[in-house]
Amino acid sequence: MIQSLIDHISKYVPLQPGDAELLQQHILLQQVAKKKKICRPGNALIENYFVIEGCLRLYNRDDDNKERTIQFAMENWWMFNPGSIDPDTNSGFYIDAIEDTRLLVLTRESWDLLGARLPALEKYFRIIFQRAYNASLWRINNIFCHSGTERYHNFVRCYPAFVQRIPQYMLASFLGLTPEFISMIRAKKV
Amino acid sequence: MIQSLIDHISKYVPLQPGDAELLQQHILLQQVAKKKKICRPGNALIENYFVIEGCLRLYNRDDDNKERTIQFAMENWWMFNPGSIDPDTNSGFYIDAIEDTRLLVLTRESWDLLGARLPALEKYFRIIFQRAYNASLWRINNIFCHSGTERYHNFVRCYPAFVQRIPQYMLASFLGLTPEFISMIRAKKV
DNA sequence: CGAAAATTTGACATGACTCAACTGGAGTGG
DNA sequence: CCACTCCAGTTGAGTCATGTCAAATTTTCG
Repeated sequence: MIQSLIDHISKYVPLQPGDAELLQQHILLQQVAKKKKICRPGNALIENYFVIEGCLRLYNRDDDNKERTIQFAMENWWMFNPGSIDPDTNSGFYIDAIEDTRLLVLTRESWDLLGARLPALEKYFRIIFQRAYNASLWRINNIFCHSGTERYHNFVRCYPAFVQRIPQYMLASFLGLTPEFISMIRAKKV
Repeated sequence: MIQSLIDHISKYVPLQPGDAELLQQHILLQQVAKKKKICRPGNALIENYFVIEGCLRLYNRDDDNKERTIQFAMENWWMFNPGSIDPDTNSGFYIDAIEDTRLLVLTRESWDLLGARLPALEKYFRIIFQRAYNASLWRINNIFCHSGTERYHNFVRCYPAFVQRIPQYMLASFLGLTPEFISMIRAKKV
């Protein structure tokens, strides 16, 4: 239901009557099965996703071809694909579904169109990106100020519900650790 | 000169005649001497800074009271203060000048006022924050995919000019390393 | 010129990784 | 519905990248 998104937007900016319909016309509901990828590096098309139900993850692969999870998105979170650093290379990220997921798709074209017709939406996304940026600065701070063991315990304390839903090995790479090491932490040997 | 900012904005969104004057009325030019702090944790007032000339850094202190540099801003970069996670605590960041710096100050009030009168500005900041957020995701990716030695060499390769301007110990904490270790890398012992 | 700050050097310590083997559970096909 | 496979998680031994601490040296700046 697009209503979750309308509610989310309304928390940050006022919407006019008719805006909801406009949004509805340009945003697609999509169903993604667990483990299915919805985009991969080099994808020319940049889309953004709003999770209605389920869970997405953003990741890529290091030199050793191991997956590195960069971000999760659960219900009522946006997942933005940062795309490539260098448009010429095939650099970029994968996004896949950790669970069966229902999401809203905002394509680049719809984005441009909606932004032009609905100035409040620019403000909404300005706020969303500002918060996301702030959060990522805090996250970087957290990475450098705390040991792996501390980061794991903090995560468990702050997001106990997530820990249930996310496989250990994904959480490990999200925290910059190995699955083996998390295993050790949980066994209280650290 | 506010002209640098006007030029920067114009790269992303079209400005109307008169907009420049409006901006000028609500944005302050400020001079900050090297090593002077312009804000610190718990500062109620949130301002944002556009660097005309010089260099700013955003940092805070870890449990051991050591400085951890989170971000730099050079000419034509915005420095945004992420503020506190929890408004009740005194958590938050310091910003100071690495060099004598001339900057433009955009206060919270001016921001609100300008955003309302100048919709193009919301779009401009949406784009700026989006890019900043994307960059920070790449940075997190970089932290986890590469060793400290690699991160140092990459930084030197990508931003040789910055390395001249930034003291080693600040670069060290920006890269999540100790000054001693960078010293060792430079001595080619690693 | 002198004091304080930044950088370097080296000895030593350790958090987290690697690799390999083992265990358990979930999905799948016959 | 069982047996098999495969993937996730665990355990342990050994290793290494990077940190810590302390002292020496160089640079900065009043």
